[in-house]
Amino acid sequence: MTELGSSPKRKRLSYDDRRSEFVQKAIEFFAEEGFDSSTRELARRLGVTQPLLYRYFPSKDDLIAEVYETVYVQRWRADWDDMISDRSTPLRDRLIEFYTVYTEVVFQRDWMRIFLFAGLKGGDINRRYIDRVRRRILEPIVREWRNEQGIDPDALSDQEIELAWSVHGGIYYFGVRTEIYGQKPVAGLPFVIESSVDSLLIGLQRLNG
Amino acid sequence: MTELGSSPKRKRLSYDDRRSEFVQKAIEFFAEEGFDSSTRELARRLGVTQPLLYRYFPSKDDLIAEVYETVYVQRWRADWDDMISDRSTPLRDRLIEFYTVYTEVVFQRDWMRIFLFAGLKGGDINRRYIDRVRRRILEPIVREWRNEQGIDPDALSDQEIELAWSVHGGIYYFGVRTEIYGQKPVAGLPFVIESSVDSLLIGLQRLNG
DNA sequence: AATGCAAGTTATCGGATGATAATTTAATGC
DNA sequence: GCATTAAATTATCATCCGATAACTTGCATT
Repeated sequence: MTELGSSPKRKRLSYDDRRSEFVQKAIEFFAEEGFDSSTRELARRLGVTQPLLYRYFPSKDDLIAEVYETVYVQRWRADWDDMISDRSTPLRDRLIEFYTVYTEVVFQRDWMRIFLFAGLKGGDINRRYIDRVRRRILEPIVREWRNEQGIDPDALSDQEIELAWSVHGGIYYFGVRTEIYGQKPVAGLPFVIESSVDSLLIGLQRLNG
Repeated sequence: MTELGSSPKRKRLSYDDRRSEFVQKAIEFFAEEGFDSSTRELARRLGVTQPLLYRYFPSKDDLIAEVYETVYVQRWRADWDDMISDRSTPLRDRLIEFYTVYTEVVFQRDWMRIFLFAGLKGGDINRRYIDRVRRRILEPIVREWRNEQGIDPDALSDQEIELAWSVHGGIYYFGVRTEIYGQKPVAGLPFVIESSVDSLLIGLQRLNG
């Protein structure tokens, strides 16, 4: 059943179209079945033969590397930085807005599962992503708060960052519970985001009290 | 390094000793290499031949089931319930003490990695564990707080539980970052626990203000 | 010392997997 | 309409995997 039954005529796609189709389906496939799943099964779901994959990717690991690249680099939104640093609105509103759109990207089953699979596989993808979160999200947040308080934005402390990590982790774990473990949320995401943001702002205040 | 070439004399252990040795090593092995790793490699690390495993476990899945059982049932401490509910000490102290000993158990590389592998595999182990955390940890915590406030302990709300989940998740994610992703903590675990507990108590106060 | 039995090994089967080489087939340019 | 070229398939290899059966060996009992 190469062609999914209906059309016996094989489609011949251009190199680029085929390639991006492969990567896209590979994301869904590996997210659901894990990176140890076979290239044969992936090919079957694509409606093509398995050796064809090797005309587009030198090896399975190369395909996996492209999956990482596509998910984690491509889905990171450049305007997140601006949302956090836009001083025309109160910081609390900015943070609520940011985590609302951030979780729209991150709380996707494929994003989260691939992130977990990658973490267990032991490469540096997760380490690099976590570094990026700290530098592009958490440190800017703390800096914005310090600026709003009228204290030196660049004098942020380790404890302030760790506090931001706790709050960020609390929000993230909500996504893990609902998307990965299938737990029905007892209260909605908006409540979690709002109370987490408030918790962060209060915590920062207490640290600098 | 039980045999590994040097000593040609095979050790002959009793059934029970051998069995628990297999389970123990299987925990380390699967935690590090994942459940898709081969029984041959596990046997090699045990210094025995692969078919011997099948004289102790009917199938690989049965061995894996025993790994789950050993890690998640055996390592759950019965006195955790008492620690949370011991009204002879202030709730804040109780919670700090509880999360100190709880994280000593949970923040182990093998515990966390097996938990993540299991979650991605799709069984109900994680769902059951999460249910247990809610019923045996989070709900008791909120009930203790309500009792301390002189309000009906059993009238706890969804928002209170979700708040407790956020704090719990924040602490848990600290363990994931340090144990799984190898991130050096910027501030220590005691700080994270204390500020998280304070954050929870303040959050509950705000919800009932 | 001989015996019984379980602990442990050797040999092997059927199937799956990543990857390669050779072959076929559809689209494009002339 | 025909040749060219690249897309796609068929066939295949070496290896690995879970599992089973048959054989061997160490230890306790007598």
